Amino acid sequence: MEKPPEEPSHSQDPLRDHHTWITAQDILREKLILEDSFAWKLPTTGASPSETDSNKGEELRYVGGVDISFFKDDPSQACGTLVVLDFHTLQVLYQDFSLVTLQVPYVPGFLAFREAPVLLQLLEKMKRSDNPYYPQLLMVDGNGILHPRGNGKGSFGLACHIGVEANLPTIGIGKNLHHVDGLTHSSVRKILGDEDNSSKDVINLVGCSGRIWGVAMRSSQGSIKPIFISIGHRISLHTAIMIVQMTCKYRVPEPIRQADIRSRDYIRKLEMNGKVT
DNA sequence: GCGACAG
DNA sequence: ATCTTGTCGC
Repeated sequence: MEKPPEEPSHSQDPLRDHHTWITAQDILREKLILEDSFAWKLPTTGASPSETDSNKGEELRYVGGVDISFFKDDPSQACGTLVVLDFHTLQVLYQDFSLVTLQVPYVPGFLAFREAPVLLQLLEKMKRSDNPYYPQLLMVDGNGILHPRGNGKGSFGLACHIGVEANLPTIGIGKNLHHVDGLTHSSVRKILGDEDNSSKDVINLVGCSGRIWGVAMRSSQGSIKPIFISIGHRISLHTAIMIVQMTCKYRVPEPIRQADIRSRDYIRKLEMNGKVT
């Protein structure tokens, strides 16, 4: 019997892909939760020597971070990376890598269809093996609801996508601004420089429509350039901000930074052995 | 209509 | 994302 060639998750027709992707985002978005929805709690911040702290739910301890790096010569060859850090010590407890050939191109607004599969696979592998370090929260290199879609309708970035599919609380961390709802580099620079905000390190990203898409954060003292934080899934913006602040040794929060560094190293080592380019 | 546009 | 050296400073 003759089988037609396996249907790739992408067609040869960019227009067809685009439509498929929009539909997929619309369906997934119905499951999106925009508020705190998790069993753990943040460590008690107060100096209260209360002894009733330990009798309720567990605290946040395992924070994951994901990122993808590419081979310099072939942009379709990539390494997906998942790390898990101890929330208190910020030490890496777990790391895993997966080399893949990406068949889907990068299209602004549809990053998830290129990067999410590898990252979800890494999470799935960890969960299947009942790894005790399976993250209670995941930070994603990319945006959450800070994401363009028509006239304020949608908003479903990579962090939302992964959060819903993995059913995990996620936070989106952008190192560059994705233009949305009138927010541009210049407009944000203007807001940041505003006299009222010049002393603050967390600024709401309010679009033309009045909607708050996330925040721009000057996460470390030595950096003028902010990071852009938006909620992914099952977390509130307020909680997301606190967690990011608590995990920032440098501009980029440690879970993302470690995933980024180790992902690059992994590829670098491969390029050293393999070929003499 | 043209340009802008996470990684 | 990636191509890239030195350099100014704690």
